[in-house]
Amino acid sequence: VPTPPKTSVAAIVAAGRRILEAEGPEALTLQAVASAVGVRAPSLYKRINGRGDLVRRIANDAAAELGSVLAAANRDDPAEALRAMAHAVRRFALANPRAYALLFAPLPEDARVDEQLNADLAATIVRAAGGLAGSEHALDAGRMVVAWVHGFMTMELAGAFRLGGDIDRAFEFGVDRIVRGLEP
Amino acid sequence: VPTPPKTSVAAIVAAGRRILEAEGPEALTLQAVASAVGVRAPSLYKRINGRGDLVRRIANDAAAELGSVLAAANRDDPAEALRAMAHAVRRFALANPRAYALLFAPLPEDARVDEQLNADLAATIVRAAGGLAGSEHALDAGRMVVAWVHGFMTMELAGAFRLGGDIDRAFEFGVDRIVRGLEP
DNA sequence: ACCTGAACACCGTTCAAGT
DNA sequence: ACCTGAACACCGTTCAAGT
Repeated sequence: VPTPPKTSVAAIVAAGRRILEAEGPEALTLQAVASAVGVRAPSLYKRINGRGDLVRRIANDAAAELGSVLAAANRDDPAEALRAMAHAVRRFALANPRAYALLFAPLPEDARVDEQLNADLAATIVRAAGGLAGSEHALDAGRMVVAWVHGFMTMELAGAFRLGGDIDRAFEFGVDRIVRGLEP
Repeated sequence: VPTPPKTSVAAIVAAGRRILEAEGPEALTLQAVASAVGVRAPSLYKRINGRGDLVRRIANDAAAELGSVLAAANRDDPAEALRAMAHAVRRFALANPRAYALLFAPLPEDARVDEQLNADLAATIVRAAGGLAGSEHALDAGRMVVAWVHGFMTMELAGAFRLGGDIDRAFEFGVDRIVRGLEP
């Protein structure tokens, strides 16, 4: 006797992301997710391939969201585009710290962010960076910007800036000097 | 009847770090560590306060090592010092990827790197950065350098640079442009 | 003083049985 | 076709009992 589904992949991923953000990665258990969507843990295996697969899907979900945030921050002027995108990443990371931490995490293969999503995300930045530094340096320049923003956010989210000072201003300083360093 | 110890904190931490580096964080179980030092898992609790405490001690061990590596890379000329330290961090991270990933990880409180170790590590870099950018910008400049190096290494270790190109040259480019951006 | 086996709670995962 | 309880392997952790 066929039965109608009680839940869906989308509901599972949304519940997982909510739990991850609210209670941290240790609390992201299949039992917690199952209970949030109204089934028992074994039933989740009808839609996802275990915990690793769930984590990957959550990371993809966040990457897609960050992708549209970045696209919206794009500008005609390359320096303005880089500034706006840096701030957009920071805002996203502060609003979604646990999901953000998943984006470039050294996760097992089956938990990795989708290749295509990653490439799309990178392309927007590389184009702006190339506009500023010259197209022959587009890739290197894009990597420099992304590495700095990501490193800054990783450290800010981890509470690793422990020598006092104004973090907002440190970020502004960084944006200024990255742009300056990239100019030809 | 008193009995002589079969192991020590140092042996436990060393074994843990070896297992972490060789087999990854999931393989870093108390049973594996216990077996490596020749006791049973419950005996570890005589010397360490559980898994979280072990992870913290491994992170501290790596932080202390990175600290002396950085101190050895110091130079009189600030720009040369920053270049040498950036390369020293990269060499350390490539040689100790899993331990490096622990250094600024958003870990639970009890797994955090020792405050003092972190401060020592930061001070050397902040001094060199101040020498280059001017002492009024020392902290901001130090944070910019550390954020970039750490972000770059996080991404390199995670395999997040997936658009081809020469990673060594991307790192050199970054060092050059960071130094340029910091000059007054 | 240190070490151990046994036990407990809690995971992820599999699977036969139910509807 | 989907869901479930029961079971399994494997964790971290506690503790009474041994030497």
